[in-house]
Amino acid sequence: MRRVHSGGPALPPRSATGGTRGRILLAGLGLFAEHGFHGASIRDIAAEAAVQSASLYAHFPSKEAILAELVLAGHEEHHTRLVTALLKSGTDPRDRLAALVRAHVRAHTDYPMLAVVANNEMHALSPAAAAPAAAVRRRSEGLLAEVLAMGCQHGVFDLVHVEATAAAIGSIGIRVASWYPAPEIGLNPSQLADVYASLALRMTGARPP
Amino acid sequence: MRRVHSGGPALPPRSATGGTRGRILLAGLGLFAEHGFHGASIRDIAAEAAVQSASLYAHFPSKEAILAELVLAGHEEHHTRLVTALLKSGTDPRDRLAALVRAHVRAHTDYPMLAVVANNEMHALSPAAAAPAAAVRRRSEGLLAEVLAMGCQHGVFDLVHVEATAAAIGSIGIRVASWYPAPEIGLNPSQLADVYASLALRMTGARPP
DNA sequence: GTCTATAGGCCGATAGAC
DNA sequence: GTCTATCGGCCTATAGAC
Repeated sequence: MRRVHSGGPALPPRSATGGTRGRILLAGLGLFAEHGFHGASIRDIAAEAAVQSASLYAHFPSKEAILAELVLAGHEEHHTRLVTALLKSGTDPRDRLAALVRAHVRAHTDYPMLAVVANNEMHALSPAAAAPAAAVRRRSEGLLAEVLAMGCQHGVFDLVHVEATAAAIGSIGIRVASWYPAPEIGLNPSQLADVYASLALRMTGARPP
Repeated sequence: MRRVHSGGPALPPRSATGGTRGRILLAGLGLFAEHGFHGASIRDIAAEAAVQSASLYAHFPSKEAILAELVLAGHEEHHTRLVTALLKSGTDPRDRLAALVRAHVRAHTDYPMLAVVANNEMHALSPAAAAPAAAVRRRSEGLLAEVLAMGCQHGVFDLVHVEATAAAIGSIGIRVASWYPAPEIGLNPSQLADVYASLALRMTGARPP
């Protein structure tokens, strides 16, 4: 039962550092995504990165530090995409919500392994190691909450329940990393993002523009 | 970063066998939910069940067998609830979808640890050990697909995209196990199930009854 | 920065007494 | 069915040469 249906491990340009350090991060990403933090050993990562296990410690102080960097990178890439999408969108809450959901979905289709590690393996970090990513996550959740609040305030959204709707919209995107691409879905990432943006708008009871 | 926000580990009556074997299952459930399969050791489980680690092997042939039983129990409890909900509902696809989503959500609010283990730790099983649960999962997915197809056929649903909508409806429920109950959500399990049923109906573009 | 070698400990699982 | 004791192996991390 594979956890991610995509090809190989990939890091966004901002985090793809290259060199041995980059190979270690990519190896950790692939192995943590597939087997989980505790299911992948230092020796596994070293073998995948084509170095000896002792050499890892010239680049990271511990196995946990490799995971912490991946988890933070995943949260930051996601958050940056959300912010960029909002900056490019207009003032209509419907447009802003659609832009947010599209960016949310695309982060998960474009870097599914990073998303799986960031979401499913964060629990393996100590509270201190998880704190930076947790802070980014709270800011991302705040972006969605703000758009929903604005839409209610302006009377263009008719929410059944604010927090539950926010949780639902977040959930549909997060799960994308675990199932996309499905065999017969017949949607490329951009099309899936559009479909999910439509579903999110329907969930908000958005008035027709 | 806790993976489940609820209280202690709990098994549904059909799986709560009692005795030492039952204590081992409950201990495994709590520890696998919190730390993952590879993050919980045989000795951890034994200590939690108040036996010596060697005694586990009088009840299960391996650590993997403990996980396999939990994963199957989670899938079966979930599937049984879906089937029961459909049996109790009428023929209107809107009623059937609402019943299905309510049951889906309640399975995740009532046994969040079991749901987290079944969804997030199944990947640690060998294909052979995961097969029974995977078969149950496919049948559950089929129930949702059938209700959506029926709704389209009768013209009461107007789906943006069938498979993507099914994935989205499944996703909102699955994630519930990981965040519910949130601090300020202000919804009991039954109320959350109702809200999510409304959101699912909105996603389908259901005609008003 | 990469290597060989290894420390010190925990892992899953088994043997055999009771 | 539960225990004590232990096997053989893999774990993370470090020491020290180059």
